[in-house]
Amino acid sequence: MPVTIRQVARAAGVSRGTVDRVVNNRGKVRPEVAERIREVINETGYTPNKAGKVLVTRKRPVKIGCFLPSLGNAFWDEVIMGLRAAEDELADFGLSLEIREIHGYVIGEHIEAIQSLVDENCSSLIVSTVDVPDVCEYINSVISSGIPVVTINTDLTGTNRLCYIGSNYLTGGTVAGRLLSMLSIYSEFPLTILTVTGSTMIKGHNDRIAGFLTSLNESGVEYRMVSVCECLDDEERAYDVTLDALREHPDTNCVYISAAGVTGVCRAIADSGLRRGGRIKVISFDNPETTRALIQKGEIDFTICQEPYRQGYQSVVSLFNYFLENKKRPLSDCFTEIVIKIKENQ
Amino acid sequence: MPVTIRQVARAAGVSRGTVDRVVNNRGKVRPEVAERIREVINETGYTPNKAGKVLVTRKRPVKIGCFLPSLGNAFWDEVIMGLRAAEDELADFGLSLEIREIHGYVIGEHIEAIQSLVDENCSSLIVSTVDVPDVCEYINSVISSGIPVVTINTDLTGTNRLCYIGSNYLTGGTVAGRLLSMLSIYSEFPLTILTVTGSTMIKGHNDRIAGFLTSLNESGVEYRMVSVCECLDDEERAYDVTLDALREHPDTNCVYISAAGVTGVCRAIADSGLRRGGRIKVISFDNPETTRALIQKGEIDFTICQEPYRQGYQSVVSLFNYFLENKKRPLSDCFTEIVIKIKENQ
DNA sequence: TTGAAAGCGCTACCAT
DNA sequence: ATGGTAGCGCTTTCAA
Repeated sequence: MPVTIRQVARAAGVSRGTVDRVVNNRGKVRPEVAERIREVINETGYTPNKAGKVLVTRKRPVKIGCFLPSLGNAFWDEVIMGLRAAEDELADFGLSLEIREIHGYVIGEHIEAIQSLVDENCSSLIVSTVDVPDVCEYINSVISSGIPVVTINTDLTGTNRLCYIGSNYLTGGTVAGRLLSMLSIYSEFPLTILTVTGSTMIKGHNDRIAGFLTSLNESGVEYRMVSVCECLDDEERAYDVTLDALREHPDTNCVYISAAGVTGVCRAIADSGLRRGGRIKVISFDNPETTRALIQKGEIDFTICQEPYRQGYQSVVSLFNYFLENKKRPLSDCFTEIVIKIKENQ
Repeated sequence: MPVTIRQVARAAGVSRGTVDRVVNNRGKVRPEVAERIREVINETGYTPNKAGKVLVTRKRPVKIGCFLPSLGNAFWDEVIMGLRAAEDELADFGLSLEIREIHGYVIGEHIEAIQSLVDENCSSLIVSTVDVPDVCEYINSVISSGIPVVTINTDLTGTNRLCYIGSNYLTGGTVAGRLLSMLSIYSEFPLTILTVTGSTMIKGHNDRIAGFLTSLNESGVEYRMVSVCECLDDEERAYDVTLDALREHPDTNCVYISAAGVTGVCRAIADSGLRRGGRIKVISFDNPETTRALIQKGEIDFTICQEPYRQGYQSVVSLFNYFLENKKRPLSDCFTEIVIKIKENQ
């Protein structure tokens, strides 16, 4: 039977209120009294019961704000499902979730949206935004003001965020490269690869390419990277750059898509008329409905995923527990698994 | 602001106690009064608050019993980590977990161990046991006595279990077959496959083989299955049967391990001296430490996993919520993902 | 600086 | 059959 605040109070010869002040560092306790209470707490191993806590703070529920650049990007659907599932599970324990979604990567808009969550008295934040100095500086100021922040899907380097929950992009690229080399081990021609990336400004995209190359080099498979084009995560642009590149390099037998624009790329491959019949291997990342359909049709060989549902679910649960445990246990980074999806395991 | 039992009572012109009786079907309420209360509940959308519930039932915490045939099988380590993580998270909300582990598959021992959990007043059970009539009948009698049961990892067909949380073995086999065929698409020799299974009595093992074959057939790759041997999940026996089979079929170029005994099989392959240098492909299931090491050494090409951690975590969380929500929302089966692991994404 | 008491939502118990 | 009340563990407020 776990020890309660009442037992601690009795043992220390004080009232529950005083113990509460010590436990939550509310001050106004004579040092020697505080010391005695702390001793009792250590001896008994007292930890405040979460259910009791939840009940009393019912009028000001723990409101977690969540910012995502998710509009117009189907990848985030599963993340949001995870967020909502956690909210659903914890609503009765005093959690409420405020999700702010925007389109694109205009820094000012990101900061503005995040600030609006702060203004609505969110007691903590879950954010996925661009890793640039302006944003990081802003985030650090938010953290300094007492609002803990968890980064999700994309980390913010050099901030004091509580933890990062998301994928290791470098490893994702490595897995893609290794699997490709396994698939090509008996192949007679050298791999001739076209890479379509989102932006060379985005670390995650670059990491995926770097890991991919490392892995190909290590495995000793013969390959040639004919071009790396940017599509800025735009389907139309993805179509155009892919088609141009394929016309310029008609010997291409593998297309590596390190970011969004997957549908555009696949359409371009089809329209190029090059080596149909499964000779052009296509590798992508993540698994929104559009990608899923392309895998089912055999237009993509495999896609590398990152547990988006768990990214959402986990971030909420972790942050909520962090609060309820008086911010005592620090949160550790959580790297979601690199999940290989083919037709059969979607 | 969610509606409380007090508000419902006031609106219906009765006391909280009466509302409680209606909500929890404790009887002793005049039908017309019950009807009026039910109306108010529907209008207001009242649901009992979980935190309040937890607090009052603190003296008789929800004790979940868990039975696993896990002794001596490293696969279960991660499942147990998941179970413990959930317990840790929910302990303050009144959850306690009683785990009973045994070695092997002697039916009487399974039933006895499960019964001991019932005897210790577990209010619900999580079990993984053998799917045979005797056990199913026993489980159904437990369920009839009011103790809900969740099956984990292995389902019990024809029981009234609340839900199954685990893998679809058939799909697992399908993924294995499909991936092998992708890997072998440029191969010059036909696949000559030796299958080492656990037991032809165990449905999961058979399903993995059936799915594997379906997949190979569909993909049109040329193959021959030279033999299917049983190792009864025993390393020594696995070594012996594999070595014998390889000697009898020295043209074998692929070994498919559908259950445990992985280490023994790999040792036999090495000792056979056949075609070393990566020519014998090895496919396994699950990813305990031993398998992990073999993948790192390149002795296994890939292994097909089933989210063991989540099997543990999810089963506890689901069952706990089921209780706290007055058993209202029925639980739906949860098929964990088929996760392909290669050297890079372990 | 400290204590006493009220109250969060719920259930259990006792009285009617 | 129904109502009233106490109490679960905690925080908050008011009084001392």
